[in-house]
Order: sequence, then structure tokens, then C-alpha cells
Amino acid sequence: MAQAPKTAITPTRSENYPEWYQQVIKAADLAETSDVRGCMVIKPWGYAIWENIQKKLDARFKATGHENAYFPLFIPMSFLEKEAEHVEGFAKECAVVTHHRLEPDGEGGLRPAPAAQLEEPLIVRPTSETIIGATFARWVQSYRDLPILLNQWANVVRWELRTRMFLRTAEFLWQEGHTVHATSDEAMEETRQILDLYADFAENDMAMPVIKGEKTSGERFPGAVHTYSIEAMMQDRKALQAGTSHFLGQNFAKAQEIKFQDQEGQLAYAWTTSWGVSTRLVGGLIMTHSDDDGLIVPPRLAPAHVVILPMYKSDDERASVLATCQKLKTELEAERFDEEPIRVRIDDRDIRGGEKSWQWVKKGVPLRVTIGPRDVADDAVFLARRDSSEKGQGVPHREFVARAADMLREIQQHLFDRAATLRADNTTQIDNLADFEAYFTPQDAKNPEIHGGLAYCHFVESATMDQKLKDLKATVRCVPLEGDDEPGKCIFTGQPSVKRGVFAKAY
RNA sequence: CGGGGCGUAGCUCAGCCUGGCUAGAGCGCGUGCUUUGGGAGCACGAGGUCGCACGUUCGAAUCGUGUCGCCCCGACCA
Repeated sequence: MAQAPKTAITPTRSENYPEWYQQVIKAADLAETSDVRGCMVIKPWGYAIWENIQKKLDARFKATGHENAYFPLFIPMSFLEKEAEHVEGFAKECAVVTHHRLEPDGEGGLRPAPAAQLEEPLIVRPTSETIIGATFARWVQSYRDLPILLNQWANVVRWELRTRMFLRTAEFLWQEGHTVHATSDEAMEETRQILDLYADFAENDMAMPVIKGEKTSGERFPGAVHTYSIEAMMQDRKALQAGTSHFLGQNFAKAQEIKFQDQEGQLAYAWTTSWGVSTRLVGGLIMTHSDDDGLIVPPRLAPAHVVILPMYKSDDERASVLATCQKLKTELEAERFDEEPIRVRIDDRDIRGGEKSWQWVKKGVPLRVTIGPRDVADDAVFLARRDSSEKGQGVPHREFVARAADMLREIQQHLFDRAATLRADNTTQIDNLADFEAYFTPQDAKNPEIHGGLAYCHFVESATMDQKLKDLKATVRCVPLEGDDEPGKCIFTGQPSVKRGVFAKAY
């Protein structure tokens, strides 16, 4: 007799967090490694979550006046060369297309045809500032053409050596917004508006609390004047950059000749922004909410809100149980959660009830409902919430239908509160280097336990700081935009400092 | 690009050191029976060019050389 493990996922978070993460993805059937090095296959359940993320964000982009468009996957190499910092930032991780035809290699295989070498290599976009900028240069003549507010949903490639499912893959899916403005203030306003939009999405839809802040010069996007990010805390207390919004100043406008005539007839360079979030958010979602029994999806992003599991033995029972399930599904779909019908699935696959039930636990569906002959007779359902470890309980059928949407709202809130509590419990202010070092040093160096968290510290960027952070494997996440800013002294150099930064180990 | 490791069934691996019958296990998969309200049990069955090439040998998963691929640890990164 096989001993059922206490938790659905082995190892647990505290035993081995990175391995737990991999196992959650596998158990929930979100994605798997592909035949292509560094790239993953996103499976239906994982992609459905991404689609919900897209839907939520897209609505927010449209509501703030943005439109979607699509630009080429390939970028002429010379485009990338135009902005010096940008080149430096991305050149090391670009996939390059050099040929446009294959031919037999004489040994039964294929090779790029030497005669078909491209005059100018194309790179697979690592991001699209350059090609979109070049296009904008043609579109923009007059101040009357501005602003341009575009977004594109696309895949991009950054040739990463070390990859982790969803968090860092060679190819990933994202959205990149690109805007052009007549004035610096307006571009800055756009940059900040998007940062707020991302934070709102993260907290309300993902139930993931975030800190809005500005990146230090060392962490800035290549070519940007200011980079802002939202930073979240994962359950191993490491930080995850969950979205970025860049004020590009006139850097790209100058590199790409995005010029316009203003109202006085003067020729001026435009001001641009860019901003993006990626499938990395799925990784953040996993690591924010999931537990030792697998994935937990916040209701607003869940592919299914309720899964109904019929239980029966005989054909007679089957008929009445399935009819009851179908009725419940219809009733639930008439209810609304988050301004849409409740999403319901019935799983009547012919596998054992226990196994089936666990599969949905591991997939993180917010509410599981089991219906068997006893429930049909009692006009009740057996209900279990994914966000609590409590055992399920019987609930009158009608009461469940009436309360389902409220329960989903409760779960959404509970997940946010739980994540906020974890963050609060692992956030601290540190005012001297010794404490800082202790905070970021694990007890067991060989097999580091979960440690550290967010540390708010005064700092001034310096080589001394960079080296210390490198030694500790810690990073400056951002300088928070919100919160008090009493002056102090840099914990690394003792120099006067006006703002605290957030320090953490990070993904 | 530096250091380490691994390629044997769909997956995880044993066997290799010390060469020898028909190459194994667990999980998964298929069929049947018994089960079924929180991860079922028994029986039977399908499934392999032991990464590839060359060499040593009467004989190679096993030894040697080469080659390809992948994984882990460092430097860089959404």
C-alpha cells in the first residue's frame, strides 16, 4: 500500500524552494522544458493564466488611451547600433539571423546556403525600441502627431545562459508599450501612469503587493534616463522585478531622429517612453501564492473559479449526479464575479475521485465542489477552498450558489493579505553594515535556508557598495517613490544620503 | 567563457569498476477483475539500435579514442 505524502509537492518550500517551484509547475501542468535549449512549452493551464493577465492589462492600456500594433520580429543590426548604451546592454544576448536559405550539406543534413548570406544580419528582437523608434521617426512630423501611445503583445529573445521556467527563458512573451510625447513632463507623466497601472494590476488582479520605485543608475534600462519598477516579495523572501516603466528622455529620439515642429515652428526632438511586463509574472504569481500542495491562483486570474467533481458508482447514480452538477454549473454561470460570469468546469473523467481531486488542488482552482449521491439527496454540495488548509464541508446547494461570488472575493482578498503579511514580517530598516551583512548571510552557507527579506537602507551608489552587494549576493531593488525620506548616512561609505533604498536578494 | 557531472524504456534511474546467457527496477501507459466521498489493489501486457562513430576483443551498455547533446556551479541578465 503506497503511503500518501503529507503534501502534494515534494520537496516543500522550506526544504528546497527552487526545486519546489519546479515541481509546482510540473504538478499544475503549467509548462515544461522544450526541445529547444532555454525555451519552454507553455501548456494550456499556464497559457490560460497568461491570457487572463493579458486581458486584464490590455483593458487597462485601452482605458488609458493606448492602442495595440505589431512590429517585426527581426531588427536590422544597424538599428541596434544607434544608441550606444542600448547596444552595450543587449549585444551580448542577441540571436542573429545571417542566412535566408538552407541547402543539403551533402551528408543527408542541411546547412545555411553560403550564397544566401544576408548583406546585413538581422537580430531577433530582444526589445523593440529601435525598430519602433525608426518607424515613429517617419510618423512624427508635427506636434499635432503627438502623442503616440502604442502597445504590442509579442515574443522576444534574449539569449540567456541560465534559464528558469517563466522567470528567465531565452524566448518569452510580453507586452511592450512605446510612446512619443512633445514634452518631457508629458512623457514623465506617461511613465509614472504606467507604473501606477502595473502596480494596480499586480495588487488587485494578481493579489501580489508591490513596491513602486526608481532603479539606481546601475540597474537602469540601457538607454533610459529613468527606470521605474514594481518589486514584489516571493515566499523565499527574495524580490522579483515584476514590471518596468522607462522614461527614455530624448536619448532614443536623438539616436533615431524622432523630430517634430512645435507650435512655434521650431524643430525639436520628441520624448519617448517604453514599458513592459512579461510571462515572468506567471512565475511571480506562482511564488507569491502557492503552497506545499501546489499552485494557488488568485480568482481574478484563475482559468476556472470552480471545479465540480461528480462522484458515483452505478449508472443510475451517474445520471442523477451529473444532472445535478450540470444544473449547479448553469446556476453558477448566472452569477458574476469580477464583472464576468463565474467560470465553472465539470470534471467527469473516469478516474478515481481522490486522484482527480488532488489534480485540481495542484492546479490551484479556488473552489472545489464534490457532488455525490448523498449530496443529491440532501440538496447540498461538499465544498473546499484552495486558499485554506481546512477540510471541506457540506453546504446547502442554494447557499453555495448565492455565496460563490463572495467567496471568490474573499479568497482574492485573503491571498493579498497573506502576501502583504509575509512581506511586512520580512521587511526591516538597517542602519549599519554589520547588521546588513548578518541579514543577508544564511546560517548554512552550503545549503542556504530561507533568509533575509527587504532591507530599507541609506545608501550612495559607489564601487564599495557594488562590491559588498556582490559578495552578499544582494541587490538594490529600487528607491521607493512612496514613504518618508529622512536624511541619513550611507551604510557602505558613511556619506550623507537623502533617501533609503530597498535592498534584497533577487531573481 | 572557466570548473564539475550525465547520456540505458515515455519519466527517474540501477547495471559499467572486475567484458559473457534473452539488459533490469520503480513510476507512467494498456487490458481485465475488485474498488471508488482526499493520492487504490491484484493479475497480465506493450514499450530499448544502452547518445553517435571508430577501435580493442572470440564476445562491448561495460574497456580505449574521438564526437555530439544535455544538466549543475560561477561571470551577465525581465
